[in-house]
Amino acid sequence: MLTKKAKYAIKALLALANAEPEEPMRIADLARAEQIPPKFLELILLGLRNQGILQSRKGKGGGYLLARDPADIYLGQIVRIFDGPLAPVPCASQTAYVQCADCPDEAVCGVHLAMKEVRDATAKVLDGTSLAALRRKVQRVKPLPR
Amino acid sequence: MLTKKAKYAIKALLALANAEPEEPMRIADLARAEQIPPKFLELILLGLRNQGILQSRKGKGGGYLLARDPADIYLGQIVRIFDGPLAPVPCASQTAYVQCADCPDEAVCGVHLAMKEVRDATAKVLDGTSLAALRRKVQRVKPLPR
DNA sequence: ATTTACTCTATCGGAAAGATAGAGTATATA
DNA sequence: TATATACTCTATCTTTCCGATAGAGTAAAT
Repeated sequence: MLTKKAKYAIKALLALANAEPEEPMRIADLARAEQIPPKFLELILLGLRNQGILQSRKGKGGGYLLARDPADIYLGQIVRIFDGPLAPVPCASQTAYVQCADCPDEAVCGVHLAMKEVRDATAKVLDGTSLAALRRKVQRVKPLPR
Repeated sequence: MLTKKAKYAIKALLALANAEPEEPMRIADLARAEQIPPKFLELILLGLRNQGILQSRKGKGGGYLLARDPADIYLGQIVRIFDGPLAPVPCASQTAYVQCADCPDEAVCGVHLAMKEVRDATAKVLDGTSLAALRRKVQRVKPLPR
């Protein structure tokens, strides 16, 4: 299950990717636009900032903005920040591998074999989808009104 | 994350698929063989029985055995029994779809679009892998000693 | 009758999720 | 420089779920 944190993070980032670059958005505005509890969003944006995905400006005219190009921000990174590794079991994780305490040989473990495939399939999607790519997909369905 | 229940279930079913068909295995033996807390395994096997995946026999000589051919038992079904839908978000689930309260139009929701891809990729693996197929994969790595 | 082994419900501790509160700090600008 | 603005950070709270255990009950074999 994707946590609300990760879900909200993606929605917020997508909104920022759609907004004017260089124009900071305030937490309150973003929260209203995306239907996210403001204080909760605050926490999420802070996390993204501390991971170098967002920049922030304090004081009047301040707010949050993307720290880099939307084409260089991948969903895999976002999800990992809030929900941890993509793999269903630690022994199948590429980025946070942990051996199973009980497993004598994972080459022969059915769970390991199957879950490695799941993690690879998931990673292929999430590490292959940038914010820019996702935005394009949305816009393909709903062209901007004019 | 795969819960321990689902993980233990897969391990237990794999053990049963490797055992003599028609020969029931006792909870205690299965628990010892697969390193699973016996009372916890009891709960899991009961669940599998109530879902029609296992058969049970009471009394002396009793135990659990597969209710159908390992080629007709898919990992997707097992995981869903214990962990619920495969989709990371309810609105992306095929088997347990629930609309998001806040989402006015999921065709235009980036989270929905991306997570549908994840769910499809996951389902392709898990609903495409039977117990029999998984057993073959394991045996391909570790041929039976003789 | 007795042993064996599954059946079922209740319960418990701990961890994590989702969310809120409030004091603190930096910045712009009047 | 005073003040309003808006992010920063830590603490806390409630609820839910996970992992596990306990124990009384039931069915089958011998």
